[in-house]
Amino acid sequence: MTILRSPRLADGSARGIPDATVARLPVYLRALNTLTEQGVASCSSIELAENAGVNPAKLRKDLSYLGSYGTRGVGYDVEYLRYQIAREIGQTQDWDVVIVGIGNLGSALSAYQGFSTRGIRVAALVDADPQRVGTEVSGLTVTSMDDLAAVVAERAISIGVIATPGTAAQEVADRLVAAGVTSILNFAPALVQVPDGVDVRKVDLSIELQILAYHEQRKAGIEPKVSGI
Amino acid sequence: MTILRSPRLADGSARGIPDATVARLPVYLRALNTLTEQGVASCSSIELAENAGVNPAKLRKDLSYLGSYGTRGVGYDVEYLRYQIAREIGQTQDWDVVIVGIGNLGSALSAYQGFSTRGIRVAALVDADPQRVGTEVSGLTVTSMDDLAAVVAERAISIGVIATPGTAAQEVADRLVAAGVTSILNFAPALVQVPDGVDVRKVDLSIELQILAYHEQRKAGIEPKVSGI
DNA sequence: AGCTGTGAAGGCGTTCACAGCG
DNA sequence: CGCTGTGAACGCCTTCACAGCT
Repeated sequence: MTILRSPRLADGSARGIPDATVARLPVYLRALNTLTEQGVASCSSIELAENAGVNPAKLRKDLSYLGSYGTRGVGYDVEYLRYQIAREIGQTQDWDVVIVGIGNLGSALSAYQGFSTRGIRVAALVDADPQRVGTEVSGLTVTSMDDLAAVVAERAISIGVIATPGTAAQEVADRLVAAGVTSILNFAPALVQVPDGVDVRKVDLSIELQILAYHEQRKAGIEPKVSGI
Repeated sequence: MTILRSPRLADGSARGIPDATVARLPVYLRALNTLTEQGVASCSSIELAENAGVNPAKLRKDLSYLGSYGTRGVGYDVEYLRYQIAREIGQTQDWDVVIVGIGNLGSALSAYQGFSTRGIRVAALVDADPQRVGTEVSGLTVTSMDDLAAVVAERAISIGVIATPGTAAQEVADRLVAAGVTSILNFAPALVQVPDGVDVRKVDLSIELQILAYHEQRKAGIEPKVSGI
């Protein structure tokens, strides 16, 4: 969302990867890790695509935005490709994130096992409720909202996660941005407005289920044939 | 994902709404609820689009797939439009869902406040761990994996949520499908294979943060100007 | 011979701009 | 006159099909 365009610059360097491709690179990374665990050292685009759940042509096109890391007639070296993708998406370093709103969801996120192996480190937990401040969650002490800016500055955090109720989301987003955060993952069921230069991604748990419910309704409604005539 | 194509049939009935539109209908519903709370009875596509965070033209095109529920020169009746969208996405009834995997994330989901007002009812909690079976979480007693089929049948559940570790995801998906579930929301960091006719949506917490990290890296790399001469 | 990397084609989704109606 | 509803243009993404290496 936002961000420049231009897949492939004149000088040939692969800057400006399409959004759709960026969203799949972590999937490929996971598939490569799976192959490594299985002791596979080399694979074709077909094998890798199967593991990632995508079309092989799409996989090759995606990888072509990064460069030519395969060998024609052979395939891809699993470890080499894994490193190249990891480098491209910035996973050679760990990214510190701050979670704001340590209710059920915030607590679950702070304990989520999947982050550490994906270059994400939950570095700070923040909550507005004085009752929660000072308590320990997943080995971290919950900090007050008043100390948000200090925490963000101290640990040079650039990514914030909003796990508050919807009503607090905009206020939290404003304070995150004021503190210097430039990327936000928003779990709150509310739209947040941010200045240019700040990225927001939204995960809405209800909406995902509502979309499934729509398809369920359609499946159920095929025999009745209500429409027509 | 999957599902037929064909926005607008020959007989004029608005069957076959594009996926992209379906994904936004719940957003519009939420925006309409917000307007109702503010005492707004009627609104233009511009106002509603602002509340939903989309382009007004896109909003009107989306709504046009449902029918003509606005008044030219005036706008939309908030309550009327709300009802029409709710009916279209099947939110006039409540949908029972079963959550499998009652760890931190599953527990958080079972307690999530946002579901009930969006036509989603968490009807059953299932876990494979004998230690967890029988315990009470968010007012529900955790059921054994062995009783999954019985629970699904008894409550006529068609939507399942996977909140297990990645290693268990495929096994859980298989058993959900065998039990009669035809829509799955998968939070596990793993690809699950399902037969035709079953819908799967995937929410990957790590991947969302990895995408943000990629953009952060790019922002950070703008001054250094590594590429180009 | 085999598989990658990629131009070209096709399909969706978004946005524009205005006809049509209240 | 104003705002909806929508054909048409545009652009992004996907998929095909094959040229190009190994």
